[in-house]
Amino acid sequence: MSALRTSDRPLTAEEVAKISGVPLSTAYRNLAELCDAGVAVRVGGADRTDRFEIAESLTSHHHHHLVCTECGVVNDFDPSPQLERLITKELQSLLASEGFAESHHLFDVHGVCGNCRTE
Amino acid sequence: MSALRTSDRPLTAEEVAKISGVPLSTAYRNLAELCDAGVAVRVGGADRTDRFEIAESLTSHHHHHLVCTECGVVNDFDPSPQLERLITKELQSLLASEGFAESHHLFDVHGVCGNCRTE
DNA sequence: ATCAGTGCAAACTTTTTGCACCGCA
DNA sequence: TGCGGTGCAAAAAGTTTGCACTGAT
Repeated sequence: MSALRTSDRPLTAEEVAKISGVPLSTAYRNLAELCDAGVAVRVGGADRTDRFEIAESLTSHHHHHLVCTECGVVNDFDPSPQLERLITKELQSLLASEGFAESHHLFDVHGVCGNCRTE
Repeated sequence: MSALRTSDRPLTAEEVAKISGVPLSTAYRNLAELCDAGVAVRVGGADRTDRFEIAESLTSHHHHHLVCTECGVVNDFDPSPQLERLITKELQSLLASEGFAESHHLFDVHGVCGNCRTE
């Protein structure tokens, strides 16, 4: 948890392992438990690597993701309240028409981050 | 491509292989080339399994995804024009403030599909 | 005869698991 | 002494790649 708290973006298990100084397996094991407990969430990115961050319910900070398709890094960004309201409204009609029970939504913007663009 | 066309949702490489009657490796190889060529896209889901669908530029049908966290199936849904307009607007300010070059956005709703709920 | 594309099997990457071990109540 | 949590190494799962082969030009 302290590793996740050091970052303002989702971290890979490898990053967490390195920061915490534990082997990868322990990092995965603990992250899996944190996810089960609902205090962390697994976020998918552009590559095949899972990333983890502290659950929004703990940070009380709803946000979405900027996913770089070059380097795979995932950054957070804040949606406007207006957008969020509309999304919520839209989802309600979806639930009704599709019989789908939403647990959460991910609004991920894929593209190339400033870093990779200048390289 | 014909396999992808038979479906109204993204398919796994395994599904494509089965439908096309080719081995998995050939399916992956051809899907990778289709993605490179920009006629198909790889969409990530809840599990660690890649799914593929025909690119929106070919279907001229912009849509988003309902991802079932139980069975992993990804279904398509259409956003309202109003939501899409607001998203577009929101992204413009993002590009400016973050130096991020958007290639596309994914609005994925995670939850449990009607099928899994009734099981 | 050449060459693109195929099938098979092996390699690779990411994530998970089995098992022995260590420290602490 | 019993137990949770750790580290290591091996197993799974998904994806990619090397290589020999086939079929069409």
